[in-house]
Amino acid sequence: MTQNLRIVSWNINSVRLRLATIERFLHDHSPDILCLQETKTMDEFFPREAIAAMGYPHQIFRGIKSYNGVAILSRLPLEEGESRHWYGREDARHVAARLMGVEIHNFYIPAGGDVADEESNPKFAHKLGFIREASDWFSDHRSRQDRMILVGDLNIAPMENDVWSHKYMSKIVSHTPIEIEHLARLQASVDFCDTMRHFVPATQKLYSWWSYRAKDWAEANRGLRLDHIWVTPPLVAGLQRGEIVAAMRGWESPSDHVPVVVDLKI
DNA sequence: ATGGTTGGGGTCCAA
Repeated sequence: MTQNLRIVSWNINSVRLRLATIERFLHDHSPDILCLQETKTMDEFFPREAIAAMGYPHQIFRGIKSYNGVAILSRLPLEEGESRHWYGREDARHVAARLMGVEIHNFYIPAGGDVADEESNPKFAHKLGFIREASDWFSDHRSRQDRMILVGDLNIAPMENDVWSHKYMSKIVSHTPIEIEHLARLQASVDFCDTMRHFVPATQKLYSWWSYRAKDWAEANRGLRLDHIWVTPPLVAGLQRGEIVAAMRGWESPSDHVPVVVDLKI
């Protein structure tokens, strides 16, 4: 028996500030599963009841004060998945869930600071070390035959047309060759398919984030595709549709990231 | 040319 599933990855940049935005998005798109990053609140302050009232009573979340925080919010019952701390830090960057034989991993990979050097920049070392550990974990504990979905703000735009300027961005954290190599290693660990690129040719520009610092985000259009939904090989044949809801960057008081939406049969 | 803005928590850090 197959079931249609609509899953979303969205860096919300404060779940409490953007409850009305979340409600509007859920009303417009009706996902089955909403995965959030940068919820920026401790678990005791997570707006569980407000989100349950929107039709998403099944929730698994991890938060700390001020920074990071991830959540998996669902219409359908979830079981807790296998999660752990990465790079020796309990900083709420990963949460996992299981439903209907599929394991869902929601990641918020460290941004990595400004300098693309592991020696001088501890934040960059954290980013690459986090990805290496996660790659090894999937290689050692999971296989390409497992039914898994990995989503999140991975803070890396891997392909030339995932950035507004490949040449300029190749020196900037988020699109440097070493980060792209690390992300490729994570992707290859269980042969994850990059679902948006399954639907959209590599020749076409595709962004999910635009800086707050631009005077006019749409006019400048200096975007990056930092947010991803990956699936393992057994789920590829069921992929139906993918969308990055770019127009939401123009909503009032937006996150700097927009949702990535994928429909698949599981 | 190294700006610019946003969010959380508290008078700065991270993105």
